[in-house]
Amino acid sequence: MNIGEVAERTGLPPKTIRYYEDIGLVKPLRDSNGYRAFRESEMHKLAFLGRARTLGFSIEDCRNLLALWEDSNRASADVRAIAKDHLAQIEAKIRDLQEMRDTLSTLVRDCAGDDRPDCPILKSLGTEFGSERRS
Amino acid sequence: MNIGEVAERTGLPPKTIRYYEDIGLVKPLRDSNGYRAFRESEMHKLAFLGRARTLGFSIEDCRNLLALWEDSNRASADVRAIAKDHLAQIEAKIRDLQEMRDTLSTLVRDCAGDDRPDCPILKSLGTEFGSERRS
DNA sequence: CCTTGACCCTCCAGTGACTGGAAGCCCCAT
DNA sequence: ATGGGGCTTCCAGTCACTGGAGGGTCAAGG
Repeated sequence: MNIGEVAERTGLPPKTIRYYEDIGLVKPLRDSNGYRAFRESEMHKLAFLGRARTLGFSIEDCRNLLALWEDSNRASADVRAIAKDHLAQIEAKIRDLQEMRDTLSTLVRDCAGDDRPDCPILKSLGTEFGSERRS
Repeated sequence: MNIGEVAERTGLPPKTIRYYEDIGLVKPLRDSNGYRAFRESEMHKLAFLGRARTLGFSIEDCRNLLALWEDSNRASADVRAIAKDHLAQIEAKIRDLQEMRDTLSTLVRDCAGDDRPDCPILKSLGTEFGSERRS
């Protein structure tokens, strides 16, 4: 299977697949003409990686998850630990963004948005934020 | 004012302040010894930038907001447009993360997390996701 | 006067995960 | 043989810093 077909079947761009080879996530064989020759198993690995990435796992997490996936003697606790950790990070990020959203949406709501210069958004950015700052 | 004091008063690391000078966001004077000499106004600009960044505005957004802040003839509509745009991006990001969180938390909930290899998380990553995929 | 330590300077490289582009083979159909 | 698409490698750029090397400057204490 050439890279183009793998790209189509996994939904990953060829560039990304080459990059994943560069960093050692997959090791496709080569045809005599130098083209990468992917086996089915490699295709499945790449699809696995694509799905793990859409769940926001880092490449290093993906590497570890892939190793566990391939290890029939794994303990599900190891997988779960990675996922739980990542989940906590996602939740933290969501909270951060929600804070930004709340502040911003208030400011946007209060801004007239006309041709006058008076603007609560700039006013707020130009002075201390009203409440406490997180350390 | 030396960079250290500015750093302390704005909460921005010295490295970041130097970087902001590099990319032309501030233009401090120099003492005869080569040290940056910040005026109050520069300090305020940097504080403004720090606050805009904590709201997640990109550097380019910050550059534009700063220009509007300095322009007493601005139209608040211009500020509002930038903020609204950014708000929409934040909201999109939140939705993405919430989707990840929902999928992940289900998987984590369903995974025993013991020493056996059976694991719904890996099972899910190894096969198509259950429902539709967004284009 | 000398040393010590805290500051400050510049420049270079690395982060994460790609992405774009140039320059150049390879293969197949016309 | 020519044209177009697919494949290859390598280099550079993205974003917003951050770390570190290697060195100058300043104020205080001995």
